[in-house]
Amino acid sequence: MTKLQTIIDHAEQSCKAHGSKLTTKRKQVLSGLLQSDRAMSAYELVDYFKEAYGESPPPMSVYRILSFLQDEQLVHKLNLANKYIACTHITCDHDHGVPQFLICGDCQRVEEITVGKSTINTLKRKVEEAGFHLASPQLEINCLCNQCNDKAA
Amino acid sequence: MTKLQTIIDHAEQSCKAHGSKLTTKRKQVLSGLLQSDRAMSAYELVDYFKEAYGESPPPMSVYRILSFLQDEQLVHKLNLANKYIACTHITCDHDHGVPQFLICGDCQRVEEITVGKSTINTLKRKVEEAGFHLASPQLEINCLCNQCNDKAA
DNA sequence: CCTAAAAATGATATGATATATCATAATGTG
DNA sequence: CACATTATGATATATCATATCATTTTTAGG
Repeated sequence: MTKLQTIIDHAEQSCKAHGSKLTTKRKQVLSGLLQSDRAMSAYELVDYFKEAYGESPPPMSVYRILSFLQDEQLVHKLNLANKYIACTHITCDHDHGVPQFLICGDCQRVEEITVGKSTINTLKRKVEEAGFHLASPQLEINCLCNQCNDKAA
Repeated sequence: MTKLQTIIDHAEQSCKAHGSKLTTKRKQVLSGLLQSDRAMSAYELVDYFKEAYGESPPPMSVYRILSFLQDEQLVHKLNLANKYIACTHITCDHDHGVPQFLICGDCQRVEEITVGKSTINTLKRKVEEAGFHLASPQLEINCLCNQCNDKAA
């Protein structure tokens, strides 16, 4: 069984545990994101569908499926890029801290880093003091990757 | 002279120092953002124009002006909300650390907090290690304000 | 001053992202 | 099987943004 299949199976079990179903279409969208090395827009996923399965679902369906996958915490939306990625924690089981996303503002490449809990807690405390709640400790950080940075110089 | 006028004058001097001009239209857009208590979209600024001055510039003009104001560091785009705010540092001269934006994902209200340099430096170091450069230490943090949080509960 | 270049703005078209709404198909349950 | 629920399709439209060319305004040089 491929690694991809293992992840999909795992995701399916997770859905079942929540009383929801990972349908074929939903698996296909999740697969697309898992196989991609970068974040994808909803419309890129429509194109992926056409290439991979020879059918073009209406964008609305893809948005609905993405929304479902986000509810199931299988997919994360990168608001800075208006793109979507498979949640990394579904690819490995051990706890590895809270991921932060570095998004290159130029080429849109996404990297993940993990920063210490103390840093996140400091941030969180400040946020609470201001009368807000962190929606997610997964920060999206607007960056330039070294490659694009060098090109700009 | 009103506080608003003082800020506009200050901004105008700042532009002059860079060899650029804060034209009437640009002043009007900046005023709109300064007078607003929340972030505004480009199209909201078009509406503001109609209300305040009885004319509707094409959205393209507003985008161009926003782009100019961003280059002059007078305006900041909140990518999380696809909206624009006047840079706070133009309203006061003293150094007050690096601002972070808390954006309520529900009502879109924006608050600013300042976190310590050490926290930011930790983050920055992690980012460099991953081969990226922080485009701006002004994080946009996806939150819920207490009001919306209570409503959801 | 007048004119040519440069800068700013207007006008139009279109692309990209996203949601609302109603219709149809698939699935589960008594 | 019949009905309710869930999932997906189809269509229209809202929202955010940029490309491109035309026109107006400003600025310098003669």
